[in-house]
Amino acid sequence: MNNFTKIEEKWRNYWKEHNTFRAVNGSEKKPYYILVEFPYPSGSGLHVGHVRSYTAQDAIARMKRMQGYNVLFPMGWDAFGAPAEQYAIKNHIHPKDAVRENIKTFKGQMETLGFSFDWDREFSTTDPEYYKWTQWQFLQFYKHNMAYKEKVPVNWCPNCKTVLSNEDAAGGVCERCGSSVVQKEKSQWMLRMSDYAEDLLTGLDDTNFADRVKLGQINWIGKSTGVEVDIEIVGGGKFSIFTTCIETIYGITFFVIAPDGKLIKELMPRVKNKQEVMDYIEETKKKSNMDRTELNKGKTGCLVEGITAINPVNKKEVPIYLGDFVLGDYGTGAVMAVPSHDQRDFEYAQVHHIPMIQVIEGRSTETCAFEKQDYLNQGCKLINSGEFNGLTVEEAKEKITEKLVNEGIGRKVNNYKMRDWIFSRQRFWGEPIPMIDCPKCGWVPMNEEDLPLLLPDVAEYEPTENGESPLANIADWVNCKCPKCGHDAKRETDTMPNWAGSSWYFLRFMDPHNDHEFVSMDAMKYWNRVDWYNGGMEHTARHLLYARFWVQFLYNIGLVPHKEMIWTRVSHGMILGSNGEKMSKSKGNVVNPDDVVKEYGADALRIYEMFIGDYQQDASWSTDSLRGCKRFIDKVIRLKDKVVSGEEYTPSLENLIHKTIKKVENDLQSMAYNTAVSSLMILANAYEKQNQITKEDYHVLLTLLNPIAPHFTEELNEQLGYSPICESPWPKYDEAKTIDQEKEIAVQVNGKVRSTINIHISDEEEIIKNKALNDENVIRHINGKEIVKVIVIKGKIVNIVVK
RNA sequence: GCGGGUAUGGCGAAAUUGGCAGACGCACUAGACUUAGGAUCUAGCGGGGCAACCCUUGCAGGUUCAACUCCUGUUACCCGCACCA
Repeated sequence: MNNFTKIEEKWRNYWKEHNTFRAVNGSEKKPYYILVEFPYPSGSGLHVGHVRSYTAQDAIARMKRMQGYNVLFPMGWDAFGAPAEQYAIKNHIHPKDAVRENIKTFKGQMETLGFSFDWDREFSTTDPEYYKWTQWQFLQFYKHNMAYKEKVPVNWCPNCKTVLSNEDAAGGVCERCGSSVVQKEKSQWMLRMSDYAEDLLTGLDDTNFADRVKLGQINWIGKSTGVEVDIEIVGGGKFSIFTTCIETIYGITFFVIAPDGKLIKELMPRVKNKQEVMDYIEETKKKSNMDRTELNKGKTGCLVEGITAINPVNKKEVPIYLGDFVLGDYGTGAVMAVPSHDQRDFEYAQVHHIPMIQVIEGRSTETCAFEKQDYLNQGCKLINSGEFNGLTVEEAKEKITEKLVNEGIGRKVNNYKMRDWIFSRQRFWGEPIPMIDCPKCGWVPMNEEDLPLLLPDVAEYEPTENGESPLANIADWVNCKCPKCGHDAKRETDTMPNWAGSSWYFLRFMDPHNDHEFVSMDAMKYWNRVDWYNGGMEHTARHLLYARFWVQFLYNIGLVPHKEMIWTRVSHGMILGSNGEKMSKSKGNVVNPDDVVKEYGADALRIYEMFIGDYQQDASWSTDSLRGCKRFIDKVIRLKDKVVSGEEYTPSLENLIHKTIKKVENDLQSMAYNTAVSSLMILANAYEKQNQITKEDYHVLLTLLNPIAPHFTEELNEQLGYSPICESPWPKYDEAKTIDQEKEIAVQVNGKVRSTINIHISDEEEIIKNKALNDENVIRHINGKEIVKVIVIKGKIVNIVVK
């Protein structure tokens, strides 16, 4: 056994025995809540990428504790999901057993790495004591009319036999198995997330998320502002279109409606070319099965014969087309087409030989379509637009909208790309949705006191052929009584998506053992909110949006104290393999943290991952660099031989020590972990040059390094006779002592460095100037030239401008 | 197509936010101590030049006494969204 292995174990035991990292609800100390995304405990164990973010947050947690905060730094398990289910099906065991094993592995690895989690608050989303409350919250959504069941075309993976969210089916490919996704109509539980689009947007102002995180949220919500206009159909009836470019309305030469929308179904009896239209609708359904990118090339569609509509501004009769570039579930499912000023409309018009009318001055039809955005800025004027001719685009936007609104056929509206959340999964290993289908009463929610609705304890189940959840085959479980009328009824067999449990786990950590509330209001008021949430870039869009939606809903029904419960969100870069590619078994570039700990120790791995580079940037693994960090540890250990008694800093080191305290403190707070480590290396190098250092010199180095490398620093600190660092205060720096009394600054002539001079902090500008002008090298460069200007930036630089 | 990010020695990266570019570490070279070195120590380490100096932060301009940093344009790579009206 390595020496460091024993030492690391010793201190882990110490922390455990002394409950060093226990967070106390209601403590007098100031609360500080640091959160890392709880992992999905996969079979392959902890990834070195986990180690990066956990160490980063651990370092902050440890420093904050020393600074006197009551730190909540919890850990748990997001353990529902497909891999555990697949594994269980294959091995004929219950997924909870597979999960239990994996959690054990993960927890063991985390403990070995010395993360200061408060394990008393640990839970898994799969614990009935936890998912009881996930189910309870679903019932609140239902009771507030935020959950509904609807037949929707959904992404269907024929291989996994399950419905996928848009997010999981990105690019028309199943995220899990990679087979191509097809469209299928299915009755699904939905959450009315689109009602919250605006709130999710404005709520960002109450957060301190990193800009790129905010942008991710904004893009996902996808707001666009425009006008909805009612369009009369010749011979009766009407429909609406949505446009963000109302100023081009005089340029309409056709309308396009979605083949998958409701409108075409309504119009069907009046359609003359029924067969052609039906064929196109069918074709569209099949199309979404195929690779999308291939389809994006041509603008397909067909004329809807026998039906025309009226352009509301000039009363022109205009044909209606079907086109799959119009989506049934966005906007109104119908668009006005202005081929002269919109690229898609232009392409469609070309394919179907439809005329174009130019309504914005100064552009040929073709170019304008591709330069839609710039005409706004260039003050282009309208033409061919009746009473609006001569107005700028901006003016026309306003006036035309006003006219339509006044006539009662136009409305200013916002549209959002974000849709309602499809909340059903046809899977076994998820939270059962606590709803009962009664032949008399319809859908009836379970009584809250009957929760949790447990998953059945069976190890044998298969997905059904028709895509129902495996639960549908378990008659004992499905058949029940209606809670309202007592009639025989059936349970909902769909389960919740993975995102459900992770949408509120950070609240539960505030009060994890509460068995009569999901979290007490007192606990939430004490902890206030998550001060600092760290996770992967891949979760900054979806997971964060779901979690914020969930919290906003809870806020609106009075169950949480703030509309936003997460203050700062940061995302770390990935750890890539040494070849610069994502680590994967197939590429053979996976680094197992256990191996590294065994050979170099947890402290070396932790220092290395903090030193590896910009925290928010991806970084490639390098074992050579890791060795360098191990060497740094050895160097710090050797420094102990230089220690002599003394409760003061060595005077010649004092300045550097104060600077280093300031630097490490600021760097940890701003995620500049790499420079925190390097400043400690600089300090250690300075110590090494001394013949001797005081106990206090050494003590402060160990303390500053402790948040990143907690084990060996505690050991050396103990050998020195100090009480444990984890129970000691964070060192204080004296601002005055961080300032250099003497400094070497550069002297430039015409912007080029020609020499350096030594100045004292008290030197006045005149003195510095004279020192510079009298410098030998400087004289050589200014000799015989006229001095135009001398710029003295105190403490930084002198620049002499000569002609 | 839209949005975001990145670009600095052989490599990972720093740069007090406009003030000596390359801190710190890795790799490498030479030397010391060694039976030995994946240990330690000393020195060197962007390019050119004997030197004085010159060139150098993807590329091209601009602002400034001074630009890795600000502005304009441009290229390459990475990531997200993608027919969103």
